[in-house]
Order: sequence, then structure tokens, then C-alpha cells
Amino acid sequence: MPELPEVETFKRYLDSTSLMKTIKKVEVRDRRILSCTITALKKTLQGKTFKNSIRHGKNLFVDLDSSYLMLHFGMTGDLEAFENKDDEPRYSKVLFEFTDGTFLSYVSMRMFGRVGVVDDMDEYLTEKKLGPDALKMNYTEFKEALNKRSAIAKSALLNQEIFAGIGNIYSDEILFRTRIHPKTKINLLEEEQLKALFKNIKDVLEYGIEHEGELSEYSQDFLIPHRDKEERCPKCGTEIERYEISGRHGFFCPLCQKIAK
DNA sequence: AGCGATGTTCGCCG
DNA sequence: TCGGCGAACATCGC
Repeated sequence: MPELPEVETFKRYLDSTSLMKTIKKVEVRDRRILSCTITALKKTLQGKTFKNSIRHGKNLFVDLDSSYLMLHFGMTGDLEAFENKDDEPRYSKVLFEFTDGTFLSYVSMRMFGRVGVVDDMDEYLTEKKLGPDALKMNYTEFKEALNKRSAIAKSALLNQEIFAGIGNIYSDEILFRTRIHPKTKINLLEEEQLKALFKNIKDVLEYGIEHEGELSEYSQDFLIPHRDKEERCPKCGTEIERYEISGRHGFFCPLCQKIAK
């Protein structure tokens, strides 16, 4: 379930369960999940300590002092800490064993996530062309990121090169809150709308983090609990519509969210 | 039994 | 160059 709020939740989970622990052994259950060689992963991690973790967008970096373990969770990634090796979860792809006898699994049902090592975090972000983190950016950076962009709002929010961390579900929520139609061209938004958009990006992502990405527990005032056919807009009661943009489907309220022209 | 899915990437085309 | 489209990737649950 990984958009920015979920990845931030994973970060906090990793921090509370595994920080300052030293890696005794790494076991790879399916090497297709790796973005580096199995040898490089083991060689880099063995004997290193999880000093700190840094989240940028949907990427989680674990500081090993001279390099980083990079975790991307794809569509189904998760982390699970446990104390007995017998408890290794289903779909565990990479198992980290610490010297204190505890474990951490990178879990993913599918093969869309990635685990690897990177020497230089900034270099990695540049290489992947990732924009500023959606939660950490300030208004100036937000405006700068959108500068000269003409994409429709939905695509812009999903584009990790503009800013990093927003995915399909939260982008719909942000647009709903800001009352922007997903197909509104981003460069047609007025200053007031941009300010509201910026604020709602923060508010929605922060709300998500506070609720640890538990979508089922979100307030009924949100669009998120109404992402379904025959659901009604929590603000005006109009039937929610389904739409599709480049193969991604989403939901919006046709009355609340009008196209700016 | 087929379809859809919280992500990323790439080639094609306007 | 930018941006939209659609497919590919992988695999399970509904």
C-alpha cells in the first residue's frame, strides 16, 4: 500500500524496530526484486549498522554510514519485524538478520518493488529525476517544480519528477479537496488555487501519516471512502464518477470539481 | 476464470 | 521538448 504516507509509516516502523542494529546476515528469497547484484547487497550490508533512515517520496534509504540500503515498495511492498526465524512472513523477498537475533523482512506479494544499495543518495535522486519530496517542499519549491509545466493536474500530481510521493489514491483526494477537475491543465490554475493545492497536498499526506495509511479508517468527509461506483460525494451528494487517464483510473465529483478554462 | 491493482518505465505519436 | 497513451512487468484476491 505504498504512497508517501505508507512509506513514511514504514520508515517509522523501521526506525522503531531496527535502528542501530547491526546486520549479521542477508538472505534473498527472490533476486528479481534486487536492483543490484546479490553479491553487492550482501557485501555492502554485512556487518553494517542501520544508522538512520531517510524517506524521499516513495523511496526509503537506510543509512549504513558509507552507503545506503534503498527500499522501494512498488504496489504491494511492506516491512515486517519479528523475533523467531520461523515467523518469516509469506512473500518475504529479502530477510535481514541482526546480530541481536531479531529479523526484518522486506515483503512484497508482487515483484514491482526494488531493494538495492546506493553509494550517493543525491546522485540516485538525480538519476531517477525525482522532484522535491511532496511533504518537505516549501511553497517556493512547489511553484518552481510546476514552472513551465502544462500537464493536466492528475498527471502532474502523479509525476514523480515534479514532486515525489503522491500516488493514485492520494492524488484523487488532493484534487477533490481543492475542487480541481483531474483534467484541468495545471498552468491554468490561479494563484489562490495553487496555494490551496499546496496546502491540501500537505494536509492530505499528513492526515494519511497520522492514520498510518489505514484507508479504511479515513473520515467519511474524504473522497477516499467513496472510491466506488454509486458512491455519493460527501460534500454535495452528487454521484461520484470514475475516470481514466493513461490507464490509471480514479474518482472525482463532477459537481465539486470543475475544469478551469 | 477474468479483471483489476496504492508503481515505474518505455516507445510511439501529436 | 513536453505530455498523453498504452503496454509491459508480476501475481494474487475478488
